[in-house]
Amino acid sequence: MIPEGGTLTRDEILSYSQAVCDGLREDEDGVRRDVLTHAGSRWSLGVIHTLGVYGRLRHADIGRRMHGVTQRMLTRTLKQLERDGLVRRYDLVEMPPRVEYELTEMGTELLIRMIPLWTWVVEKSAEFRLSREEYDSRPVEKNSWQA
Amino acid sequence: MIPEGGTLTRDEILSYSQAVCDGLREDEDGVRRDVLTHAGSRWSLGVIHTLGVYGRLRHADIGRRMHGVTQRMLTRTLKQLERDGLVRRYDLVEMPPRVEYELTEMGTELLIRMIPLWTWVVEKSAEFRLSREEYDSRPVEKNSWQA
DNA sequence: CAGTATCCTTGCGGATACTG
DNA sequence: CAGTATCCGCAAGGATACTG
Repeated sequence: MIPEGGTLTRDEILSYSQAVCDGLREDEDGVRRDVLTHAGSRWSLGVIHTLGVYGRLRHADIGRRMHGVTQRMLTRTLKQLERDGLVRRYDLVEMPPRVEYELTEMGTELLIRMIPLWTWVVEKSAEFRLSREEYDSRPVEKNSWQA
Repeated sequence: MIPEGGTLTRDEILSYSQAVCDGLREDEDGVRRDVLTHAGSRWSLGVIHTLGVYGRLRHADIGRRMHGVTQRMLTRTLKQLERDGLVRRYDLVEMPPRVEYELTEMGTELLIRMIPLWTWVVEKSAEFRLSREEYDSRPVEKNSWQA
């Protein structure tokens, strides 16, 4: 239903975008932002990506593949993703505990839709590339960036 | 170069996703998350969308089209987007001040790539739709959701 | 009109220690 | 192993008042 990225003229985008907007109610806007907020949270992308690549994994295995996550944040992230319907949790009731996670169909679909955006961001920011100093010298709050 | 959502088999996704991952350095992962974080911030989507639909707009006009933004947050958001290279700022030096904003080419491209994801989220969450109570009854932090 | 300056609350994310 | 409990710093976001 939606034409492919890059093949739209500006006018088509605008009218299409307008149509989408008109069709949205307020809480849908909230939903949209919610999901993107969650997707943008510190570890979600990594988890989704890892599960996408490796399939069903145990808690610790996910952690092992993601540099720098703490247990708490991993658990938190997984629970959030489960809440959002993107990840499914399997508790094989064993001792010592064994819990596995995998993407739901919805999670996989999200990953698919994410990849183009995602790749584009990396490509693009390589082009754009303000140096870190240059970037930081334009603080969002203070007025110095106009000087 | 990247096939659009829905046309990939699971295996293709996995291998592609893997390839993307392998090609990424650590700071690129940071960049990706940065952009998504910014895009996921409270007002960014609305601004990008509004500018996409209406074209060049004045500060106050953007605000008028977005329910609930405060001046501060709008300014902050615009400045952040400008920093990220998504929005261009025109200061016609007048009294009283007149400043206009529009999407850069990069901003427009982002919008294009956003729309499919975005539409999908809304469709999908309409299907999924845990009631708000049900959703909230599964707090991310506490253990109650297992009961 | 388009901002800036302050103050405040909330929640994210990290660190560390503990448990069934 | 897969969590939970607790404490802590920081930045996001909101409210309000002020300015060239």
